[in-house]
Amino acid sequence: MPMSNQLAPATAATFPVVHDAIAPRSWEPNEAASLAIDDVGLASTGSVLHFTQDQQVFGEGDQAEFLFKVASGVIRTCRFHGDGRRQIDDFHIAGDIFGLETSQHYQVSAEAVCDCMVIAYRRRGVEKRAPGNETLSQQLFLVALQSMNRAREHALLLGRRSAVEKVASFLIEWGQRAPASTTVTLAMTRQDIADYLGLTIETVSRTLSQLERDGLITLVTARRIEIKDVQALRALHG
Amino acid sequence: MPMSNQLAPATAATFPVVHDAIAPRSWEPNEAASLAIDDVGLASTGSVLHFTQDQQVFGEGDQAEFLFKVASGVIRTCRFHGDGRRQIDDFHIAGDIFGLETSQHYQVSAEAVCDCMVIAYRRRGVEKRAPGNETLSQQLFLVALQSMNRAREHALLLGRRSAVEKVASFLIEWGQRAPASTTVTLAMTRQDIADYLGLTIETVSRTLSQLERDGLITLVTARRIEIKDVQALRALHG
DNA sequence: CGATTGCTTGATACCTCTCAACCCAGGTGG
DNA sequence: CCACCTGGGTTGAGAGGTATCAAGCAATCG
Repeated sequence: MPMSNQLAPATAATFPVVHDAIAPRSWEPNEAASLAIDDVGLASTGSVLHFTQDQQVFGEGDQAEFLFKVASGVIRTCRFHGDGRRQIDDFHIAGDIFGLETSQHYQVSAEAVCDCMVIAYRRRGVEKRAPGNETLSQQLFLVALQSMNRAREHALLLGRRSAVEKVASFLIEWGQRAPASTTVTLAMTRQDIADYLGLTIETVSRTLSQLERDGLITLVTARRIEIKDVQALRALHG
Repeated sequence: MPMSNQLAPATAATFPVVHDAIAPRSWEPNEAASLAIDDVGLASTGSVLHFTQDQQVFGEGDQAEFLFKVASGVIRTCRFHGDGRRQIDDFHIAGDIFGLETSQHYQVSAEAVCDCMVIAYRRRGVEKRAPGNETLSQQLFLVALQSMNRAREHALLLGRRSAVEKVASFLIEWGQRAPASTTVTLAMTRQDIADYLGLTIETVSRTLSQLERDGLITLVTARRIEIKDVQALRALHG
């Protein structure tokens, strides 16, 4: 567990506080801030950690000692199947909380999609302070509800039949998260996208090419996609 | 909205209270009770409603005025797409809470899979009483987390590639919910199952037949399935 | 009984997976 | 500077699985 390496020298509450200054709600370092959930309840006790690309934050089955918030970068939560296949549960960007669990153990693994800063909060500490702290309780409740919503939307997305619908939905969704212009910049590889959508890497690639041929998007580079026809894309998503 | 019809004459807090006596945690009327979440915080203010098969409890987009708990029967939450396709988000059995939302509007519709009794709680009332009521707050928090878990598991299930895996997973999961013997009794139609798994009705039927030919299950009737080889089924479930 | 509804089964088309080759950009080292 | 290597991405051909269309069966109900 790479995490313990980093937490050992840096115990909770020793790191500088991270209030709203922490990060823009985007994985790109230069976006404007708009935190969905403010930091009043949590931020005063977190320790800041750094993870490099593909480094694991925690593994499925580990003791769920911490709660995390993304400060910058993108974290993916996922699960691995016996045959080596991977299923990505969600992508988390700055401001998102992950690692919230009912059980004592994490039900998914968490890994850095790119270089990341995350803030770790001791779960015990949070749980101890939650009763009586209305702000914190409400905040956690909201986080849980939002996680529920996201998981639900993901399930409904995966239920869609065709690859085009899935890929279009993904572009729309990811485009909304980083509220840039019409140009979407992907933080993740095709493999990540495929594992998120329940497709293969080749199908994702082919579908993107197809969307480009149809004039809905332009593949500026592999990771930069310009959306030419939002309407049509939304129609597919619809 | 059929609900308002029923709530109009029966305003909140007029109905008899429903404590733990309400229902066994199973959609079958004769199962043993084992509520995952106790009722202390909620039950004192709910009104009991009845819904017949396929009747709508609420629709996507409706004002989310109420919070519901299943007393008996099975409720499905789902969403409809433009082309008429339906995607089922979840099945809710006795003891389950549904209709919890971040937004002011329901994000999915809710319908009765079979004849159902549900308890409706005014959302405003709950929200008013939650601060300061530790039991109720924690309860709601737990419900949100459990909903998140279920949605996540559903997403991971839908990410699985093959129809066999999906159907096997569904059988295992549903079998666990009604903790009967090795015989699983389905409350829902093949269409419901198909819309939950992102498959067609024919594929579900064929897959079940295949599982029977392979000796993993026996189709006693269309709705009663005996599990002959749990191990093998779990292996498919992955 | 005929009609309806839910379910099963069959034949075929289509879409996605699989396997494979190839391309391209970036990094390394001679 | 260029050859080489590597990892990520694209593209092609064929196989396989699921959707689609269609027919038939069983149970239920007026």
